[in-house]
Amino acid sequence: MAKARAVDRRLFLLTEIAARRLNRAADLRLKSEAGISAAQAAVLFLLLRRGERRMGAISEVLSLNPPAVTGLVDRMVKAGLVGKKTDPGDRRGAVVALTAKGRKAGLAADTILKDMNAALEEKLGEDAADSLHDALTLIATTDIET
Amino acid sequence: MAKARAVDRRLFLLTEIAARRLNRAADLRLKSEAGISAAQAAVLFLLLRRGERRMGAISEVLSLNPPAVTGLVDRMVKAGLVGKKTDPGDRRGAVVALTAKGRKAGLAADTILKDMNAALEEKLGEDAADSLHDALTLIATTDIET
DNA sequence: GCTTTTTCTTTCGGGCATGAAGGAAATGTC
DNA sequence: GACATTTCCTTCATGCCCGAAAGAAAAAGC
Repeated sequence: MAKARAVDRRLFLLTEIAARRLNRAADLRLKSEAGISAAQAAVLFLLLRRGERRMGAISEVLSLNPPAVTGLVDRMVKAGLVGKKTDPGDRRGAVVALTAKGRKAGLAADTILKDMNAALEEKLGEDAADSLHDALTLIATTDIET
Repeated sequence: MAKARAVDRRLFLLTEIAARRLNRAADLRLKSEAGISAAQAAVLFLLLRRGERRMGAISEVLSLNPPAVTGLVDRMVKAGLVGKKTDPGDRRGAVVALTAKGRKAGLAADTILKDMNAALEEKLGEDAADSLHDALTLIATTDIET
């Protein structure tokens, strides 16, 4: 049975705070051990898993607005993690692809985050981690409010 | 029984994406209907619930670094939502208190977020919302990693 | 062919957050 | 009382994200 609890607005605030803490911890380790930020790691994972992608695709998967992707990718290009070229098939589009350095950093980041994720899941417990995953997936993939 | 699932690092990324979407939706409604941002609403709620507070206390409760609180509160002072004065008992400290305008905006924001929270909980289901709340609370109140 | 509309990305201005470092007031120690 | 330490906040430089609007190329309509 569900636990008794007043209806309040804590879920919005709590998610914010939890994400901030998780991001801070991940960012710190990723920066010192892989030389990249957490935001950059997310892009690298996407490219590692699915190959080169257009700006719009990155925007959609990571739920980032287009200007955020422009800035993020620009910094990554400057850092030598990815390359960016106009799509020859549709010259409006820009295609982002991993460099050798980006691939290496992405793989290192993957190991780090797997480690942190395992620690987090252990702290939460398997059932709680699963339902957390499900709830967040739902929030991340459906419209919040009309 | 827990669902079969490979160990991956999705929890960190997912929390980030979900928080971004929630914050974006909340921010949009709060700005148009209450004239404040989501970050400002969090400060107002804290002050509404517990009365005037020092910068450090805001930093701790919201899991924000001190410089973030300085900037956030400064913008709120400029917007007339809060007042800031040095603590007479300890002149190192600065005490933040609601103005009439801040109280009004905070109450309006409370209604809005309660509404959005109810919609979110309905979408998740009561049990999932409860366990989400518990998991996030754990993350928000304990150390992530050594 | 030429104009209008749509699609994709960038520019712009600003809010929000971080780590590192600095300054002012309280406290501890002698 | 004087000095070192600690506590609390701010300043600085940077990164990340947002909404609004502009720019460029493709697609659609005529």
